Amino acid sequence: MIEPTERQRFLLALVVHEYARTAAPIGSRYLVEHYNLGMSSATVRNELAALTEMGYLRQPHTSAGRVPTEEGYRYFVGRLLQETHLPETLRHTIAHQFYQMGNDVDQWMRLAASVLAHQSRAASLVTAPHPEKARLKHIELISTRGRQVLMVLVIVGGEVRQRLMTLSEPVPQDVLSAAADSLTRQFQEMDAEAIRQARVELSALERDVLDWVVEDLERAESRIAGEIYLDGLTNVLAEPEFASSEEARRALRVLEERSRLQDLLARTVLATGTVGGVQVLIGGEGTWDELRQSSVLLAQYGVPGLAIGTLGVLGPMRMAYGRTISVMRFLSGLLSDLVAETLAEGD
Amino acid sequence: MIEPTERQRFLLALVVHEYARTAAPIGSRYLVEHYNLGMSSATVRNELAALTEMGYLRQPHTSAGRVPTEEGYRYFVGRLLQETHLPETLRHTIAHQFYQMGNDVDQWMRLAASVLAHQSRAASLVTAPHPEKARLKHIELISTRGRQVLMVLVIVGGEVRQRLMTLSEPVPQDVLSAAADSLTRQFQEMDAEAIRQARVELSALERDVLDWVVEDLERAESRIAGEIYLDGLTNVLAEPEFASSEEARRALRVLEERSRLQDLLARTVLATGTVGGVQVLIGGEGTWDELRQSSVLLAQYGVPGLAIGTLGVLGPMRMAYGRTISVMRFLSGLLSDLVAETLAEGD
DNA sequence: TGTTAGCACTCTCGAGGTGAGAGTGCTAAT
DNA sequence: ATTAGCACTCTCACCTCGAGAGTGCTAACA
Repeated sequence: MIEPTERQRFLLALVVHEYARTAAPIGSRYLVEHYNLGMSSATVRNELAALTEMGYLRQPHTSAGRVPTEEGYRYFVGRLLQETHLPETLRHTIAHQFYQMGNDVDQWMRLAASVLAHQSRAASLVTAPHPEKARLKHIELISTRGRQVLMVLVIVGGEVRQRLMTLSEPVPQDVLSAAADSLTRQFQEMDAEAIRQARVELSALERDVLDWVVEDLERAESRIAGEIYLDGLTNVLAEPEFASSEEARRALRVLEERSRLQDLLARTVLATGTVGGVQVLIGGEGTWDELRQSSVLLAQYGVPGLAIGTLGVLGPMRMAYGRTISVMRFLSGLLSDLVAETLAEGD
Repeated sequence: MIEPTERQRFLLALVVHEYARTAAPIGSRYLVEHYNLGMSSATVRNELAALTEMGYLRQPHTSAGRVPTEEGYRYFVGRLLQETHLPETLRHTIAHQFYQMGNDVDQWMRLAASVLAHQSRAASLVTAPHPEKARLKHIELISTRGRQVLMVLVIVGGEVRQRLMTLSEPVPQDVLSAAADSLTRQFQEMDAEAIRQARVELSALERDVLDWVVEDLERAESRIAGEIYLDGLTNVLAEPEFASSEEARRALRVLEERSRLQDLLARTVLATGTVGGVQVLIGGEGTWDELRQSSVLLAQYGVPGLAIGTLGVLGPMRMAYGRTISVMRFLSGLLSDLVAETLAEGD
């Protein structure tokens, strides 16, 4: 792909920016009238024609203004984008809200999704911090009624899993507690595999419980993300490109259907275009047909090796990349700090 | 409001049914041609005119067919609706899926939302079973790092709440366990109020923990519902009345915004129109402007006094009420059984 | 008295036509 | 290399208009 000249890059950025604002094709005259370009519309026309030739812009029809192509956006995001600086007051307000919230992960996630949706004016997604390797922290067994036992499993990193199991016969609470204690002591800090290999003398009850524990740990590991929080879905419905509702439907289905979401999240690691830790998928990148009109930004947060989560934004392809990326980086940092402080204090 | 004749009722039901199917105004000729009515279109015309006069039908414009009014729907739902019988095989399949899922409440909720969305072809909502009165079942304290302690609180009924707290100084795990045990023994089966009144000799640590426990129990009680599961949001985008996307936006916002949702759920008890335990809110009932074009069905499930949850469906006003209500009643029964079996076995 | 055939009337909806306006590419002059 | 000027193209909003659907009314009929 041919490299545009300095002036062409400038104009490309201008078109991207204006198109994001107005959602209408941008013409040469419009640019000259709204910016002090120091050149005439004819010159701009020539440059726009060149950019169109190169594949960065296109015309919806012969006599319309220009609109960025996917390639145009990629070039813009990869080379031209300059980070928007978030006002200090905004950073402050947001951080304050998080710290005011105490130590409730659930609330953090909800807040993060909300902030992200508002600031980007698009649909947002946040996954709860999730351990890469699930190591046992604590087992608790609580007799509920009859043969039913509630098993509470705490994983290193703070995730709590619960499960109701039915034993073959009733077991008194003190026996359950003793079993839980014993298992906790023996297998603390171990992951599923280690537990499975470390064969130790166990009672029938303990063996049963341990099977459940291993299964649960494995399940925790196999999940690609923790709980998923969505917000701002209706934001994308407000965008003109999704007015047809059919396009909106396709795009939002990606967020609603678990399997497709997993698919998308899996992509977080295999970067296509990365800007300061934020991955930018433009127009579905040829893989996701439902996202032909949309862009998805993904970023990770957390402490590698301990627990990581994902931030995501889904919006129209003409979204405000600069601002959104800034917000995502800021939030990612903030959440990483929170995770670090909460889970690793005293390490 | 004037009472329609038998024949008028029949025709009203027909119009409601056909309009739900086709989403297009229903004319007299159409009815005569598609049903063996034993009367001519002129007669039907007269009757439709009468129903229009009474306020049960309306014409979008002078020369269009008839469409049910809100009043028409209310009359239909309240007096004319006959329950659709769900095929035995379908009931079986659904029940089977639930029982196959083991004892995982999270999965049940997800499945319930999914089934409800699919069967009603609308947006569905399910809240997790939630105790009316939060009574303590079990406390567990787990030292994580340094002064951080994870408190796991089990509420009678099976709900588990977790919370991270920071102590003023590090406390070894065995002391924490002892405190948790002691507190569990002393306050088991008591609710927040009882605990607050039952002043007992406590250590400083125990007192701190107990404060958190009380607060958490109160928080659990004050919430009007457990965790909320949504599904099928994109279903409503497919309906022609929401093609404009603006209407869709308004309606879906009700589900997205927590406060409005609470508002709506609070209505579950104060029935407006009830059909076999399913409440039907048509066109926002004058209270929710965003739902002017929509209907919302709500039903409760669970074991009163132990734990209850809510099922909900949001769809276009012309939704298939018969089928949706049947599905909701079936699901409500199923979930109630599951809750009863799971939480109250041996009672 | 209730039902029905017939008919004039009204209204929507889509097809087809038209003109203003926007934006272009090209050419020739600077 | 830049720019003014201009012919050209295409969309879009706005018409008109006729087909079609559905109505309400009237008069005949059982």
